[in-house]
Amino acid sequence: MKTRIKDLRARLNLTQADLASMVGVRRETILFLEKGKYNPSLKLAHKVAAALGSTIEEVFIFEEEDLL
Amino acid sequence: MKTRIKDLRARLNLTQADLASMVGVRRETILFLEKGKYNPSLKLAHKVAAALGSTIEEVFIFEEEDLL
DNA sequence: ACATAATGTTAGATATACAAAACATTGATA
DNA sequence: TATCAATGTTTTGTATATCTAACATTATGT
Repeated sequence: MKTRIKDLRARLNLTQADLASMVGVRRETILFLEKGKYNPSLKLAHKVAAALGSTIEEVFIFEEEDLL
Repeated sequence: MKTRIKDLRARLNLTQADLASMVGVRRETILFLEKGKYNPSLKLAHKVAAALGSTIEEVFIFEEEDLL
């Protein structure tokens, strides 16, 4: 699962820690999401997208394998 | 978290078991999702939406509290 | 009314998202 | 180059999504 979190975050001049506190998670959680290291819960995905002024479908990039 | 799974599923004449096998989860998982009993992973949400010919934002209904 | 399909419920096991904390590395800036 | 902010890594612990399986209830059709 790839994401556009890093790009969108940079565009808004937010650090990982900034975004983490906006969303109510630890900084490492944002880091792991950015690196595609795990598959977030739907609510967390929604909160991240909202904090970035965007939608889930815009922030998270689904690949073919995500359907298997 | 509310969803439109039940409606969309009925519109496509799919049983819970049908949808579950399309998505690769147990029937109970679909049941619990329909009833809002848990917060799915993003990939599962995506698979369910795709199986229903829809998008995550159309299938899952986010409420204010989902941002807290 | 009976059979069967569909839906709903419950309980225990497993995998993993996420927390927490500590430390390492990179990058910017004075 | 020394300092500090930002990012990255690792480990351990906890909460919960999901699985498995068995059974209960509610439709639906004959």
